Amino acid sequence: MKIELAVEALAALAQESRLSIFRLLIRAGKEGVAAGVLGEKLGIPPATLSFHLKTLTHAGLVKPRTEGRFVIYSANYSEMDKLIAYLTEHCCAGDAAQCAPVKIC
Amino acid sequence: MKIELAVEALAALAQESRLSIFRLLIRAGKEGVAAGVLGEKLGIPPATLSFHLKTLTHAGLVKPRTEGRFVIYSANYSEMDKLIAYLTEHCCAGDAAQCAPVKIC
DNA sequence: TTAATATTTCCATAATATTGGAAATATAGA
DNA sequence: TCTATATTTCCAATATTATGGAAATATTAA
Repeated sequence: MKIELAVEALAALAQESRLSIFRLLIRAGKEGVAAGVLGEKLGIPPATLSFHLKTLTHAGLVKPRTEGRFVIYSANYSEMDKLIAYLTEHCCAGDAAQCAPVKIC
Repeated sequence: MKIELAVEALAALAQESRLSIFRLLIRAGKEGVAAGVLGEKLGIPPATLSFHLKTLTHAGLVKPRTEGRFVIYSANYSEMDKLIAYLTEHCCAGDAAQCAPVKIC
């Protein structure tokens, strides 16, 4: 992963509405949630929601798919795994005694 | 972890210089690296470096300790583990088949 | 005490991000 | 086709963040 991509993903998550959206989608699983449902659950007006969803999508953290009038968003789990791996790369210079593995889910 | 703290940590990491500093400290291990060495290795001027280190410290991602004239910074591994746990909390609504654990280091 | 080194604070400039109303676009169903 | 519903784009106001030179602070060593 290139640093520019990591910074973009972290910036996408570094905002309360977007972090809430992302965590909701992480919980929701691969079936995803429609944009309107996200807006209603989180109390975000349409224009603002659309802006935030575009930011998350561009960063590769969520993926939209169209179903009729609805746009359904789901979390991109593999992209998040890559981001976490990037953050912890070469952790403790390979001294395993210093750092224990973390179970993701 | 409260969402405000997670947003602060993510915002601290969402900047190229700060992400480079953090990853360098993650690699360096618990002994840490002096501020000046960080600035020299990454080509960041003193005032800018100090600003970024303050941001990372306030977010709880790094910890400074003073040794004579030097201020030595080290990564706060446990805070990063908490952040990762927060991001992936209740991942896939508990359906373990959907998401595999990731080894951190 | 004086000089050298390490880091931080101050400050102004410049760049970037957030917000949401209103209008535009797109699909579904009557 | 006409109407209702879902989402996005446009836009301008507002807020936040990044940058680094110069000065201030702090410690060490001579």
